[in-house]
Amino acid sequence: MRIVVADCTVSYEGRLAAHLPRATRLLMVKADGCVAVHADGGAYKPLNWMNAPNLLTEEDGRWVVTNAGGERLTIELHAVHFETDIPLGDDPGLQKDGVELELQRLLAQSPEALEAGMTLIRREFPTPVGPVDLLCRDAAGATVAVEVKRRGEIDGVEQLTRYLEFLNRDQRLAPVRGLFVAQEVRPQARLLAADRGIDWAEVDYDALRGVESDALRLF
Amino acid sequence: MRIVVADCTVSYEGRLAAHLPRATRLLMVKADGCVAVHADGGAYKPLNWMNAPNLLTEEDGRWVVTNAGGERLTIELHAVHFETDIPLGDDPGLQKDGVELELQRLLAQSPEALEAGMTLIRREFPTPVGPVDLLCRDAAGATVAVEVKRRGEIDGVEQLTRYLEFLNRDQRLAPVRGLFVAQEVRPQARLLAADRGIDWAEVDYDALRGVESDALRLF
DNA sequence: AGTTCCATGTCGCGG
DNA sequence: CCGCGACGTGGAACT
Repeated sequence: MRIVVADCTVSYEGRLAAHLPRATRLLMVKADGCVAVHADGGAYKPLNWMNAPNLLTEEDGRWVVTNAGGERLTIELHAVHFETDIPLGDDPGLQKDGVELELQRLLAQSPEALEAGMTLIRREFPTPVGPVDLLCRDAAGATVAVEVKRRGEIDGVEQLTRYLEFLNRDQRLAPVRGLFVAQEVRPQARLLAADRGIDWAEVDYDALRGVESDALRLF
Repeated sequence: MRIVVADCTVSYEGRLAAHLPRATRLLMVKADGCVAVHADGGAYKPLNWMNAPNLLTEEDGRWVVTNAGGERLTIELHAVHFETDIPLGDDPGLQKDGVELELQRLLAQSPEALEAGMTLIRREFPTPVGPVDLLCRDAAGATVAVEVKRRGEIDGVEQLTRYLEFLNRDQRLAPVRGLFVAQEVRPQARLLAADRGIDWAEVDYDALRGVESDALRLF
């Protein structure tokens, strides 16, 4: 990775036109060729950038980066304060635990966190319009289709509605209740759920993790 | 801006949990306190980060960055290959041109660029489902709802459809035509628009700017 | 503070 | 390659 700190003016023309007046900035050129121009603030997003694959030409203190899409980033270097080039080598990559999946996993382990007496029938229960996140049975013995989201919005309620429509055609399951679960259920989603006769619940991720570790401690 | 190149392992816990095995990476700490961990590839987005405002504590080669939301980024430094700290000063900021708002502004000034005889009634005309970008009157005296996008895709047509549904309930406005405008209208969006009886048009940003500067020159 | 919508969104998956 | 959806979306504008 090449790192340069320099007084520069920058212009970008492509999907839009943008211009940066002269100032001191950090220029970062990664091994894959992508270029980023950073100021000393403003979160992690650079002021300007050009992703790989691209072509960087360098001449008389002027960098010109172009790509196949006809975009062009021009960096005029007026004074270089610092420069280095260090190879970092390949990165083993990021391990992520997606929140929705993680929530689903935690709720599958602790369905009683949703309602007292709730038990799991199956995770990812298949329907013709896609798998239901969790199919459960409630304390009264009724089937419950649970849709899990990190943020509960209208489209999630729509999704659950479609599942319920199909599940309720199955005589062995019907009647099936709907339960919409998220860390946060948005007002419009609550409204729509109520209108469709679907229950909703907010769950606390950390509390669930606590429940899980408590459960683990028991065994 | 502080720049460190080091062998490190990184973990993040907050909105999700993520872990980075040991490797050589660039650590960037900006003047506003935000921290980013970069690999030597993969566009401008860091592998992990923590935006300002946050609290960075440093001790025995371990950085811990926490914020008010309870998120935590932990960086274990095993070997530091390089380190520097350079003040960059304030940045005058980015000038942008050619985004949706700019297009909307230009079209509001020159609605005849859309159709001969078109005049503007109002920009950001309110409806219960959000504001219509431009409400116009065409040469025949009919009301026209105009949705402006930089790139015209299906969701833009859906948006305009919702507006039209509401506008056409207003007896003072109905019947209202729809006009979907973008620098580029994608094939599927054209198809859907045609299916809904919505007209579409592509506009040239540079030409519009020309129209504007011509208009300015007249006065 | 809460909400909505734009973005040079980026990124990853499936057709 | 294109379309679709999620994102630790981030960011700005407006209520």
